[in-house]
Amino acid sequence: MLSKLNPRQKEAVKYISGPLLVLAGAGSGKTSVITTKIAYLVNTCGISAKHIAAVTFTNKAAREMKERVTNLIKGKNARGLIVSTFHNLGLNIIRKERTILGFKPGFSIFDQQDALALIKDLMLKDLGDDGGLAEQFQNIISNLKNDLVTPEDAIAQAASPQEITVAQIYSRYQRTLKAYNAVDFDDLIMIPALLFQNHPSILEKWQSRVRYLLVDEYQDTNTSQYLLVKLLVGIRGALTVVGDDDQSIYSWRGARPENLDELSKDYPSLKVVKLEQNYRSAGRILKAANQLIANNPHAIEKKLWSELGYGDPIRVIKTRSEDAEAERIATEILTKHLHKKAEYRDFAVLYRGNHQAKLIELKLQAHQVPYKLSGGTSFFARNEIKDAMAYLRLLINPDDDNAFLRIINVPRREIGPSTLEGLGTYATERNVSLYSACSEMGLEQGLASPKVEKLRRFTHWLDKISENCERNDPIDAIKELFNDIDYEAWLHQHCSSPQIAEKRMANIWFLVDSLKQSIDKDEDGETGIKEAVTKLILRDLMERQEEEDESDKVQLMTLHAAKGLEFPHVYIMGMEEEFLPHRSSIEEGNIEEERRLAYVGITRAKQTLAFTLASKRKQFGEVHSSAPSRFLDELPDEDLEWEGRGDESKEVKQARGREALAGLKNLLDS
DNA sequence: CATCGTATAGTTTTT
DNA sequence: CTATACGATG
Repeated sequence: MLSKLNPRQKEAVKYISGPLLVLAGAGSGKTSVITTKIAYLVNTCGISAKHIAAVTFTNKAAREMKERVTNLIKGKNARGLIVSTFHNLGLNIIRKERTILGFKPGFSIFDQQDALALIKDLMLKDLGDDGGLAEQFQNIISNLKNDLVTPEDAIAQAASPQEITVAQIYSRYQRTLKAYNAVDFDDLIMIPALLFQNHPSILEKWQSRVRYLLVDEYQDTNTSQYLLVKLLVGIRGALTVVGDDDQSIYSWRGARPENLDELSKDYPSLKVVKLEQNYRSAGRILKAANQLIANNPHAIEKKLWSELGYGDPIRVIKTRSEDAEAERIATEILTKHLHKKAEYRDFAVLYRGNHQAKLIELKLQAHQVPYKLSGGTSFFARNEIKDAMAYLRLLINPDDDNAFLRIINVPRREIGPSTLEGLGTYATERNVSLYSACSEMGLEQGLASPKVEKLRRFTHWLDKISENCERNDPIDAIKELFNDIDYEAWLHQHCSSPQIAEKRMANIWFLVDSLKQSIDKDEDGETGIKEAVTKLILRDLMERQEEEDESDKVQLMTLHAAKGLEFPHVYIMGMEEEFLPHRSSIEEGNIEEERRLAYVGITRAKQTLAFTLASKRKQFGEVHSSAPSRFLDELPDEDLEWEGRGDESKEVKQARGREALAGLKNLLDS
């Protein structure tokens, strides 16, 4: 089990007598350390798997880790092992402690969009605000939650009129969520953390459940996650955290890389192990990465090295326009592929902002190069999926007014604004949800009876579906739901072409199928429809994506999205001032995080690395000339091979080479 | 209620 | 420039 590890990694695995910080550079095998350590704890130390928890940030990381651990531990011995995201762990804590927290079964989880809609609504009602500031408010509220500031605290702390307004909206927002029997993403961490802080007996219970804790990507933890970890670990210090301060690229989201340094204050006996051997990249790439990141201040110095040879020069390609830049990358990938040098999947094109993907996408299409675009509009942002999710959420939680309002008239049930207004007044007066108001109302006068009749018909129908869910096969019941409302017909009415409508309907059935798989898997023996729907909201499915990963496609993604991945050949586009250090970061003076972003990009490359930049760029319709990124100056000059900056002879030669390749391509095409 | 037109903004986003 | 969102109009 330990034989595949290097001495430092072994040390990190075997040290279990106290808190441990593993400073793991990019590509240094940190996942191996975590997975092997879990196996070591179970197989060698005889600690029961059910007392071990490993926490990550993404579902993908959690899935991968779980798979690798179960391969190391004999199946049965892995029972009860917790490998999950922070949010999932929080969700499970809230579920188990639901009663004391005052939530009803089947509570909903609001994603950002739900939350934003709610905040907008509250601002409109309370302030008469047009909601233009809603995003900012949402951001502030999120930050408050990440810092464990309750609404009461916020009101007490508020100094300026602006802060008072935010605090009031925060307070209203939190109360409304409770009334909807719902929580948002930030609550999934904050609520358990506050619960543990205020209820020692509950904390003790969880401490005896989780006797050893491992945390991945610790540099990305925010204050509430930090406190959750600290409370859960308690004075025992049975903790291993793995992180890399140089890969902290989410500080704008509340991540505090300082949590790495502060660990030694919380645990004076903290042991630190550095992993500096890199198993991913050629030496030259690491040299460049090291030299770049050396420009950032460091509490603990770290220098990556590898035994993989020095590798090809790092190319810097300067083109005259953004169009030429994208064209250049596309043709180069194409020709390399035609020369059988590499599969398409071996290439990644990384960029700072999502909008940069458009041009390269276009060029790849023109050359018929298959590509996969990560990020962008997600599956869950699609309207049909949001409708479907609203139905599912309402099904498991009738108090979810947000979901109710989304679908009450989709498809049309002739329930318009005036009916809803009446219903809303009734519900607010009696402090009940819109859904229960539907069935309650009508016993008395209030609204004209045909309107009430429509509302009651709706609730009776959904009640029936809900009953079928409990008694019979829930999947059948859900299929019945979508057939009953004839969503397909509604789609056909609202889509420009029948093909699009069919595709959207297929998305719905894909969603239902994911639910089915989630229930069928039944790992914990208690995955019911409620849990399955919640999993969907937390985006924990994506079987289809795995299939897509198998296919041979060029990978297009932001630098942020590339963290944790690796590719033989990497292109980083837009290496220009105001772009890679991004303009707003320059203004805010946050160059260090931009440098880390560049560092993350560089360290994704295994064999070759190329930067591209354009000397002129069209921005919002107007042409601007742009300067090369300052980060290029921070790289070792002797390892860079410039193109488009003097050095004519070399370039002419290369241009000729490209022409020859284009000729070859024509030959192969015909 | 739907569609068309104009106004407006335009980093990153694991859950 | 282009995508999106909201408002006015039929």
